[in-house]
Amino acid sequence: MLAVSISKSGISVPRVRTLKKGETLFEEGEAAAHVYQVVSGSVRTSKLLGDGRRHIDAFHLPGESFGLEAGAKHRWTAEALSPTGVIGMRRSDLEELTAQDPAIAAAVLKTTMRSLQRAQDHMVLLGRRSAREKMAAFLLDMAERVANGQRRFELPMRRSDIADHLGLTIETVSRVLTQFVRNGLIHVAGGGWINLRDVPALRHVEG
Amino acid sequence: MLAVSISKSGISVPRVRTLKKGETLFEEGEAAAHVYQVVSGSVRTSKLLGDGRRHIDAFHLPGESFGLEAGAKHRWTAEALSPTGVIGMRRSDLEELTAQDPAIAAAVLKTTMRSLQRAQDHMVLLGRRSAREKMAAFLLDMAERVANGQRRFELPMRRSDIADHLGLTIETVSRVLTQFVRNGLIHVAGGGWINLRDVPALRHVEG
DNA sequence: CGTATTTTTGACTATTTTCAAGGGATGTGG
DNA sequence: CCACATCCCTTGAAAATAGTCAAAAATACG
Repeated sequence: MLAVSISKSGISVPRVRTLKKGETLFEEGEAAAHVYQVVSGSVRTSKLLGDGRRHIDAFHLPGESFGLEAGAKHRWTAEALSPTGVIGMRRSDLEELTAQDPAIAAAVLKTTMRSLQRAQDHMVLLGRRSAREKMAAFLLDMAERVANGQRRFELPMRRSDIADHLGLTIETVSRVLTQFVRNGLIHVAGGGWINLRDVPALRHVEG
Repeated sequence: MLAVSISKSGISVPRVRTLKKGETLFEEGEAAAHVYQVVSGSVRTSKLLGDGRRHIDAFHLPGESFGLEAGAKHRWTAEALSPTGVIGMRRSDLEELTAQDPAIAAAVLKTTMRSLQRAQDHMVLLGRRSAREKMAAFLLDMAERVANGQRRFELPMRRSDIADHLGLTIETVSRVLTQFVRNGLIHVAGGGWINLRDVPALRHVEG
């Protein structure tokens, strides 16, 4: 979606930026001057609450975009989970493009509606699901997104990220994973590698 | 936003529809042929989980719109909380309008981005807030939206709706309200009337 | 006015968090 | 390449928060 802009005149070419693991792309409260799309690696968008609690809005994987805001400022902090490449486009350029080309406007709207759908699904998860259900849903979703439905894949985030995304503590995340391993639903190896051994059972747990 | 369409030719005039309390406007899974805006009253959009648990995505108050979907089907059931008037516009008409007029496209995008913002805020609430914090945030938000920040207002929904929106049980909702009353933060009268007696304290509870 | 529905309250239970400690992995400098 | 330090993950026990079940009280409705 962002890549279209290259062909347009008078609009700067989107810049590629590489980020090291843990590097911050932008912070909550900063002027939201750019919109980004992940090329490789992964990004988390998060928010720190007053008392130190953290919430992770979403993990962004290759092909997914983030950073588009209704207001002037970023409402989230964006950090790379692993070595990551993103392309950034000036927000003003995007606005110009959407004003000129209805097809681009439609594409931006569709992307935003998909984010909304994702957020809505996640609300159901956070509001009405148990720890086991949350973890099963998370693992299945990740398999889909990081590995195109392959059962073996590498999680780019650590336990604390998963916890802050699912509204749990790292201890609960760890305990549920251990339980899944014991029940033969998954296999956990070093380096964040996960193997979903029993997808139907995970789907059943997911509810 | 929807009202703009009346001036356009070849596009049907949006229809007004009145709903009785409890009446269903559309159900999850139905073809999403129309988009709606609340004129008066209030609407809830909800989803029933397999095992009977319910999640309420949002409450829609006058001026707010709902029912716009990325896919072909409604992902939520929409029901009137009170006697309600909505205007409905054919989705195909809206799509035609946005294709023709970049200003309308921008308005639709902005509305969708606001919904996304709302959903994101609600995710933080569901994921990282205690029952007391959830209730305080809910009451303050409602005061803002149903009564423009007035401290005395009528809640159009019942306890079970609040519970299913905040990821709590009706008993917990009731208990927290009772506690707020006892601590002098609010006053509860019949007919869903609420009086926020100590807004700063509620803000403090909200966190 | 009587009935049905909704809300409140109480006692008990379950799930998840908190606090605490130990074990593993990862990375860096010598 | 090893030793050390750091960070991360796991596990256990105790505590807290919210949920469940049950019944009474209040409210709404015909």
